[in-house]
Amino acid sequence: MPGETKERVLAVATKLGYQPNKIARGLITGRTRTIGVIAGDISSPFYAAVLRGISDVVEGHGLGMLITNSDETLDREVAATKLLRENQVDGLIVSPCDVADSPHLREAVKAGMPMALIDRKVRGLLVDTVAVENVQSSRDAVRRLLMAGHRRVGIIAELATDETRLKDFLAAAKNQPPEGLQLLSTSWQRLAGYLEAHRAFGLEVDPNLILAVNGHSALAAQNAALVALTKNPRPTALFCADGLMSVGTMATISAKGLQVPSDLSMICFDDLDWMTFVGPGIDAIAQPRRRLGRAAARLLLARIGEAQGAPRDIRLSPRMIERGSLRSIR
Amino acid sequence: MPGETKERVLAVATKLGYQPNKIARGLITGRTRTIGVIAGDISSPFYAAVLRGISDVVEGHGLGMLITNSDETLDREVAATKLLRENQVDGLIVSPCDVADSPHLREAVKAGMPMALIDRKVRGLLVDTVAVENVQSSRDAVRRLLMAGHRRVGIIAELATDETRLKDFLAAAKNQPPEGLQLLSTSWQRLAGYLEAHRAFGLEVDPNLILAVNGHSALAAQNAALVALTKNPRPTALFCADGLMSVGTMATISAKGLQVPSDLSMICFDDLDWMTFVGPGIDAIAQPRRRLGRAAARLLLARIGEAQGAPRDIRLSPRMIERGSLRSIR
DNA sequence: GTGAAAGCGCTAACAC
DNA sequence: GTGTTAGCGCTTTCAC
Repeated sequence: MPGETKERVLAVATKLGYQPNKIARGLITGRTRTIGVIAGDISSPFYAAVLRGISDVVEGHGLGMLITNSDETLDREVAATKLLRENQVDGLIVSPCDVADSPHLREAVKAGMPMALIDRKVRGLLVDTVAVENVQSSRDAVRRLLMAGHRRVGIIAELATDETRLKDFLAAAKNQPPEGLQLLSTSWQRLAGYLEAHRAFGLEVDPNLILAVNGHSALAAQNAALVALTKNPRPTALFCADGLMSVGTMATISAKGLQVPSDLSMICFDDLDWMTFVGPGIDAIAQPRRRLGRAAARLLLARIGEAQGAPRDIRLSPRMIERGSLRSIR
Repeated sequence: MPGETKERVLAVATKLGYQPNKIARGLITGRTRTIGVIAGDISSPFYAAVLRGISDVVEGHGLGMLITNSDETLDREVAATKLLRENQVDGLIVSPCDVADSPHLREAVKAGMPMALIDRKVRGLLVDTVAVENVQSSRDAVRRLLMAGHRRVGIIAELATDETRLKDFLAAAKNQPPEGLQLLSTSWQRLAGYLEAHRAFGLEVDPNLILAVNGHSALAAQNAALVALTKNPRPTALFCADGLMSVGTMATISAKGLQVPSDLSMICFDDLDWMTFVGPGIDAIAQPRRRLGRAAARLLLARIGEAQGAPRDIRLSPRMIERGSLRSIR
């Protein structure tokens, strides 16, 4: 009567609504199928989007995600590291609050904890690090506008510093991507993406359509947008290099009685992680922050060795009934 | 030689960077000191803020937080419930995707899982539920403006439906809070808060300053704000009933060449969970979403019985050395 | 295939 | 106090 026992066990299991205990499994396998994340502040648009990216791939693999906030303070980051290690997470994604040498992280790595860093490197920590792909994401965004047929695309970007620098930059970028992009501030990187998209289409860039806002405020952006929209011929689309630029630009668009997307298209590289798009023929969004999170998670899982895949079902035994362990919640 | 053994154990423990294994502890105590959260989408401003509130109190108690996204779909909510139960979380905070009878949640509760619901009740589930305190939060916000000395405070709110309803509502709210507020849509609840604040100060409300936008769009709000700002005398402060209203209002303010807070004060009940404040003498923010998360977490922890407090330190024994179990990561 | 036994790192209960 | 023991629910190994 071999099959009979099996059925009896199965019957009891389903009747009791049995759910396997991953905690117990983790004790013996040494893997919890849970990763830990130390974010600065979940409620900030940046981290919210990054976390979503992480959770996309983590949940996709059937793993869990333990999240903590550091509020960008070292104390809380140390406490979070401790909490997560005690919880035996299989890996750690950290958005470090400081680039200085961090003993708590170094020690975790030394102890064999797989780790990926977000947005910042930490001195002396040789682990995978991901940061926003400003150039590529901007290039993708502007490419969408060009593919939709736009030929006069304005860019509203901070681009602090003097006129000459902009001229030099445009000259340097005329035929190939300028060097040392990683060292530039974000708005310059995003301008580089804008230029690259045009180059890929074999299009000349009209310098008049490159609006250096010179100041990181919505009001300054508003003025820049006003200048852009009075050019002749008027740009048919705008690319805003960040969320604040976009707010100011929208104000101008409204004030002029224009409507997006009927009168002009607009794409914004924004902190909410929507390439707030807009315009006919433009159907996708880039989500650079979310992609950043996904990249970090993928790197981490690769290092953890997710190749092993999902664990197999647990093997039920008659003794589990005798010992009354077929229950999920105690 | 009793003390000697203890020291030897302690020495080995610190040398190896020993960290207790909460997973093993959880196996025997039956409590993991981790709660599970099922959010709709972490990256939305609403959930991001709510989650931060939850994490505030959860981390404050030294617990962990396992987060999942349901994307407001039943399938994913069911899967998330399963994942979290398998991980033996001590409690569940769910933002249910559907008010319809949900067997997976009902079953979890039946199995003894402590649960708190966010923003929506589920039919047949008798568990604590928290929702945004629209009336109270708006009242607080407007009170701040009144306390700062403002006597002409405009409100920009959707308030869909006809003129008569607004008149009736104002009449009904003249001397006491109108009844059945819970059944009203959010913008009406926020108007009620606005009125309550005025009542508490013994101030008459000028109906001219109540702008019913009639349409949930930034453009409609922009027009309403234009009307508000041309009233004579001009309002010295504005209360925007939601984030979109605020975007439209800001556009008008910019277009008129006004500046916040030098020319007028403004508070916005916004989705980013900042009562975006603004103006001299106004120094605090209300954070209704974050407070919602905190409330949910506190209710849940009370139900879990966090009164028991943090567990004591683990007791180290010589056998742990013999068996080589004094290590944190394997 | 099916059953039994050992043991993951800890706690609780009981010895001394 | 300090030391030992059993056992939480599972996986692994080995026996049948």
